[in-house]
Parts: sequence; C-alpha cells; structure tokens
Amino acid sequence: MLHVWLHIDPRSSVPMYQQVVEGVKEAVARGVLNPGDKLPSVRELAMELTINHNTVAKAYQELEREHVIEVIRGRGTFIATEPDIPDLSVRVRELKEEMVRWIVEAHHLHLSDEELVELFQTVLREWREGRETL
Amino acid sequence: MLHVWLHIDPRSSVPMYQQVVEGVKEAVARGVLNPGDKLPSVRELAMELTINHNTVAKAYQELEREHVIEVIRGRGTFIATEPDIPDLSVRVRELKEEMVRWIVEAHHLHLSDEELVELFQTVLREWREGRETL
DNA sequence: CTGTGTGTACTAGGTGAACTGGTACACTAG
DNA sequence: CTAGTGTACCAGTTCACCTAGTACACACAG
Repeated sequence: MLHVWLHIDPRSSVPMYQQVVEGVKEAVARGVLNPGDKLPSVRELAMELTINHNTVAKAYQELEREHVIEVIRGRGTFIATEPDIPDLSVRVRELKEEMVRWIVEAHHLHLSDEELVELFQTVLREWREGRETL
Repeated sequence: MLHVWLHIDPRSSVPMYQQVVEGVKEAVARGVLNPGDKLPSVRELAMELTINHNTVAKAYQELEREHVIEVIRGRGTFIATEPDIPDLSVRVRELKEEMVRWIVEAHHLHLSDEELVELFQTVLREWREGRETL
C-alpha cells in the first residue's frame, strides 16, 4: 500500500518528523484520513519515506500528544475520534499569536487590513474547494 | 539609551537572531520605529541583550535582505523608507502557505470556518487598537 | 504455546545550525 | 588622526535532528 497523502522533503529546513506530523494533520483535515483509519506502522512508513523508524516514531508520539491519533501497543496507530482538547485555550492563544505574526508580516508587504482579510478568505475558500473535490 | 521595544528569550526554541528580526519588524509595524530612525549599533544592542555582536549582525543582515532596514557602512543602520518589495509574489505565497497551516490547525481545534474568520478579524482588530494607543 | 507485527526505549555516532569569543578590516564622521 | 560603524573571518561549544542497530513488552493469529 502506498500512502500518497504524505510527502516529505529531506532537504527542507523543517525537521522531517514535523513534516510527517503536518502531513498527517493535513490529511485528516482534508478528509483523506478519517477517524478509525489505521496508519502505516513506524517501520513501514519509515521504509517508504526512506527514513529511520525512530523519526517516524517521534512524529507519531507528537501526533498522539496532540490527540490526532491513538496508539495501541502491539496493534498499531489509528486516527482518533474527536474528543475534547484538554489544552484548547492554550492552543487557540498560540494560534492568535501566529496570526499577529502574519499581520506584522503583511504590514511589511504593504497589505492593508482589508486586503489581508480578503486574502485570508480567498485562501480559506480555495482550500475548501480543494477539500470538496477529494 | 534603552530600547524597550525589543525583548528576547535566550531559552526559547526560536533562534535569538530571529527574535531580533521579528522584534524590529513588529516595532516598525506598530509605529514604534519609523522610517529614518537609527537602530542601535550591533555592539551596543549586543551589549544590551547580553548576546554576541555577530548574532545581532546576522539579524541586521536578514532585516536588510527583507528591505526593513538600510545599512550604511561606517554610519549605522536605519529603518528603511518603504520601497517596492522585489520578491513580493514569493512572500505573499509563503504567507498563504502559512495560512493553510493554521486552517488545518483550526480544524483539529474543532473551529468552523466562520469561527476561524471571526477569530482572525478579532485578532486584527485588537492589534489595530493596540497600535493606535501607542 | 510460538511467531509475527506492533510501539517503545536505549545506545552510539554523524551532521548542521546557532551561538560565543576574539580578532581584524574597510568605511564614515568628527 | 581617533572613534564608531558594519562586516568578515576563525575556532570552538552546544544542541536538535537524524541514522543505525538492538532490544523489550505487548497484541493477536496460528
């Protein structure tokens, strides 16, 4: 089985294990992976991506910490059903801080607030369309 | 002279030179620093932040590369007047990719598209207000 | 029971970015 | 000239990331 929903770039400055984390999260958000779906084993995915199984394991641990997947020793890893996020307020705050960074960046690109909101809505709409066509 | 507009955390996972970059960019976006203003010298700022002058120099070089500041050898560094950004399309694309990341993140926090847009507008409004009170 | 597949833990080592400390150079302004 | 500026080195440390290999505990099918 090939897992076309995951692509990583070994030469990227962002760590490979984090690319795996983001790839899985994006696949879930896009509906490519759904609650209960089984993920490839650490060794299988490591083989496919030609990386070390420890790197995949590190990604899975991070995903479990964020409640994206559920790990059952001896059986495998599965996409989690959607529970309450314990530290939701913390993560929303982090998201807002991230947004402030965009705003600052947009200022240096001479984008007005209106243009920035419009840009965001465009990206959101495009992403939605891409999700629906899957 | 103290530069209260800059705070860095040596224990943060984000590199100190990048914290300096973001700090200057945010100060400019907030209007704390204005075109033509002189930045402290690399050695002066390094002394104040108790870091090495090479680290500050690296931050200044990055800021110059992004056309946030202008460097004149022997005279100092100054906040740049606003020119055209040569690689604007590239940076807008990076900004859009960043937005996609947080759309994915919002999905895992069980935020709807409407809530996400509203959150973004709230952050934008709050930032605007904070800017005006300075 | 055994055998296979699962996640996990551990060690040892390689690589590169970040940072320090120090020195030196070219430039500008007084 | 001297003093202050950005810049360019170099040597060395630290640390996260990654690899490679091995081993362990668990679940399940046979």
